[in-house]
Amino acid sequence: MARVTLKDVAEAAGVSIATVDRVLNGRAGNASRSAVRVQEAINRLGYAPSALSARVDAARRRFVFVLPSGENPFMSSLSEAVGSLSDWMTLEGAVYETVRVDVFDGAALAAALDGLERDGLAGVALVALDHPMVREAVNHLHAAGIPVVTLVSDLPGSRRARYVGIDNIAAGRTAGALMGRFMGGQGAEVAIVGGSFDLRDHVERQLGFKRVLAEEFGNVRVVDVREGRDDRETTRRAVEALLARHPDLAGIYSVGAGNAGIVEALKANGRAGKTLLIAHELTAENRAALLAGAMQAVINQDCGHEIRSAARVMRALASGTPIVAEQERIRIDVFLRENLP
Amino acid sequence: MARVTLKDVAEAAGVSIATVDRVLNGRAGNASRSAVRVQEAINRLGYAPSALSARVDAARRRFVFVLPSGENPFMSSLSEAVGSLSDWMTLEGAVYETVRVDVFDGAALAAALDGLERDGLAGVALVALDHPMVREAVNHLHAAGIPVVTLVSDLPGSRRARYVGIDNIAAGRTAGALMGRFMGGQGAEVAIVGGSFDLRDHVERQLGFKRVLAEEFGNVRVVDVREGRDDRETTRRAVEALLARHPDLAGIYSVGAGNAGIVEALKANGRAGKTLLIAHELTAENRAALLAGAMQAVINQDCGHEIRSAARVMRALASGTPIVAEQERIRIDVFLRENLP
DNA sequence: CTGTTAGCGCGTTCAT
DNA sequence: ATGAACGCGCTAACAG
Repeated sequence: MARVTLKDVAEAAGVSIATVDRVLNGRAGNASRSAVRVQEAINRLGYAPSALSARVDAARRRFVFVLPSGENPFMSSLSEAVGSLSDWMTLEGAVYETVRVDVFDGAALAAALDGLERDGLAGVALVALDHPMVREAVNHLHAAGIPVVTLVSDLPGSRRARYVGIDNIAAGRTAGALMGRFMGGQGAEVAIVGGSFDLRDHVERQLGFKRVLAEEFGNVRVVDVREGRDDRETTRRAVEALLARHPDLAGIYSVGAGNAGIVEALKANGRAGKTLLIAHELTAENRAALLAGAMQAVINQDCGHEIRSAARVMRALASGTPIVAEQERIRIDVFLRENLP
Repeated sequence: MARVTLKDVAEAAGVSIATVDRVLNGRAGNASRSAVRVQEAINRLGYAPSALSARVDAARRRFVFVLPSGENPFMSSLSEAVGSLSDWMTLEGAVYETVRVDVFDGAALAAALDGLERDGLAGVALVALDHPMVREAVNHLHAAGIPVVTLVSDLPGSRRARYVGIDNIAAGRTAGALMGRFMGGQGAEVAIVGGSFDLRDHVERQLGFKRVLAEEFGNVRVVDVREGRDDRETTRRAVEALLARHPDLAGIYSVGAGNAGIVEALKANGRAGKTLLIAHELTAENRAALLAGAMQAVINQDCGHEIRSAARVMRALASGTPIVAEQERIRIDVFLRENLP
């Protein structure tokens, strides 16, 4: 029952602990003769190294998350999730920090990245804005040997080591498939409301949505596309205008934030629950809309998973450990009123 | 940068390490005077105990998963997930074992529970069969001070410490809501195919499904309910019979396993993709059916999450650590062809 | 090439 | 009530 320790193996192999250690970790200077006997002893006793004890004095490494400031509830959730990393933290001997920067300001974001305290810095994760200065700042970090991970929104063409987030085209396709099915084979007119089509993820979602409708639900047509700047009031007005043109619109796919505005407009026009609404992210406002019957489905990416995945990936990159790609894929969750967590 | 250690706190407080340790863990025999100074030092330095170092010599504890044998792919996945616990294993100083027992045999399951090697046994998780002997065996373990966790299927009325799995009524409601929406407001006739309605989870799912239809989709009616014994061939015949009576059935909700049989029957009758099919568990066969367009949605419970959750819960129960209920809730996943992971 | 020694941070005696 | 000392399993540095 008692653990098999290095010492046990050493005794069994008739060598010293240090020798076993060298064989185990493939360090320099092992005689092939004793290496064999050690291996044999390891197999026989079923020795499993305790990663735990190995790190009693692990160096404390810093990992930084750079997230958008502002009141976007989704981003706030991300920030909270970083805070919840604490249990791990103690186990890993690592510390995770959050820095928040203005969302749409590429220069500010770049400056924040450049200005990060370098002491002990072992990795950076950021919600990337697609901007040349940001790209350069990321490349600087990379050049300094600090791995960078993009979160939620990718930055292709940069030296970022990895992207942690959902496949936004697939997310759009999922929304499209739901919308199509919800029409039950009948012809219908739907609209898309996005935050800003300068944002990479919004564009991709819209693309996936349209594509799946074209492929599989030919009689469901996208008749209008509007921008709401991810803002409640702007979005509300956009939807008011939309409903004025298409009074009995069958569905709306909301790509970005500001969904409270959509719900308001639907209610004001007596269309809540009639015009089907599918949106992204399980925020408090979307949850309320689902429960009230004003929204029928939410496509979600789990903040907690994303942050934990980013942490794992950064740790792996920092220590040269391999990454299990399969495990780090972020799921596209679908929530109806009935399976709200 | 360097970690704040017990020693640092001790120096700062002008006491010895042992004293700090006593204050920290609330052991007997602390002078209230120095206790205050220690607390003050802890706060000032921001000391966080390293759970890691505390366990360098942690006793190896055994946790056993008792899973159904047989070829049920879902159960096999569970079993595999236990195997993947190894990364943790090393970190926790715990070892996780799997025992597989015949599914529908209460006596055998009870015997397996009674016969578990007790040495170092710190917790048991089992997929419970609702049977008096099983209930008694669970109570025996409980009486012996070994916490028991039910997995996937609960055993109410027993001394099991906790249930780890999805809310099956909610899962059924989710399936029902999807089915209802997929009809697009048109009237429709659907059927339910279950494994066996002696199984608690199957009953609950069916209940949730019917209830949500009655509440929200009054014109979608359940016209038939069949049992397929979770077996492919039996299920196929059941569906053949079903289609004979209702040639243009609009939808089938499959509560249990054996879905390949349903797909076969649908294809044979030219109803694949026409009769909507919603089933449970993202097995290889269901994934294939989704991709082929013969199935439209899968309600899933994530094996990996369930096993890891059970492991966390058992560990917490064994060590008296509190359980974060929120974190241990198992989600009800919805998968369409578009968001397959 | 190999063994010995000295820690790592914490829990646990055992004296004081 | 308190502190010094040892041990946990492992790594790192130094001798041989």
